[in-house]
Amino acid sequence: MPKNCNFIEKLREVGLRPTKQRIKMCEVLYNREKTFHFTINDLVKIISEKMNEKISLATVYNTVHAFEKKGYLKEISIDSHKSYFDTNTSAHHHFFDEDTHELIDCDESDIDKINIRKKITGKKINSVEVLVRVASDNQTQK
Amino acid sequence: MPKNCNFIEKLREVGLRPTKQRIKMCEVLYNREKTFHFTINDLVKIISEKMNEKISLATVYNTVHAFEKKGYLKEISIDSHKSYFDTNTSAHHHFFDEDTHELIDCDESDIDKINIRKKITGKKINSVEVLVRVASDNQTQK
DNA sequence: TCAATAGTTTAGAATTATTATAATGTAGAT
DNA sequence: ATCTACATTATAATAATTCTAAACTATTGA
Repeated sequence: MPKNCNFIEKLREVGLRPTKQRIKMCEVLYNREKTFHFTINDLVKIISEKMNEKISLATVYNTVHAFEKKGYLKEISIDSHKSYFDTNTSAHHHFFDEDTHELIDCDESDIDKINIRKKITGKKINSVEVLVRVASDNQTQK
Repeated sequence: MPKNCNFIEKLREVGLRPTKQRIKMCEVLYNREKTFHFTINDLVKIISEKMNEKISLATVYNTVHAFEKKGYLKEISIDSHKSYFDTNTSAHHHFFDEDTHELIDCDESDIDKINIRKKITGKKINSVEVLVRVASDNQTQK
């Protein structure tokens, strides 16, 4: 979803009623310079602490899943204990910082095109994603 | 861990006491032709149904994590709702069948070497892993 | 051989993330 | 303004995992 767009119209377009909770969540998620990576817990904290809004936990879950279904959010699997979501819904790769638990998008140019030689009969490839895990290299330095 | 190896010695080597629960779990996990991908739930079912053994759920969790810590199992993140483990602990890529929820190892030769151009200052790359999601392509066929 | 002890197993309680429920509220159409 | 279908909410339920503390057992060394 583009930054500063008319969220009310955008929501209506895909058949989601523009409630005040959904509009507020759009602002939190999409009025940003960079793409945003978050867990539900992060989001709930931002809404309640930074925005000083009260949106029920169930609504946050419902809305995140509704946005995901409509293609406005993408789920990223990194850690089996938490669900990460990404406002960048295009096919792209990630760096995951194991120290800070932060996700970083890769640009198209950061990783060469992946060539998959293996074919599985009767199956088509839905996505190819690379996860690069990084951590501080202090240990190896003097 | 090699197939049909002396699990008792192997466990002692890394400082894990060879209890009957751990030896039984070694047999289930490592006495196989191919590498084994499983969730804790899968494993508990195999132990109780196929092996007709009773190992406490807490012990299965403890032991899987002990084996992981000692480098005999590797956790794979695919689905944020479940933890998958892999008896192949080397760096390698996976196919994930979204219909059957089955994981398939990629051979070295299945995917070209991945070239990462991006550098993150102060961080070293710990791993680079590719996940190829596949699903039935019935939809696109006549 | 046998007791001491440190590590292990266990059932069940606790915790955490997520989803379901059912009552109340609200957007959009008439 | 009223109706109706969809949304929101607090709370209960569920599922995966971890914690707890008591009972058990492999190892050590007398």
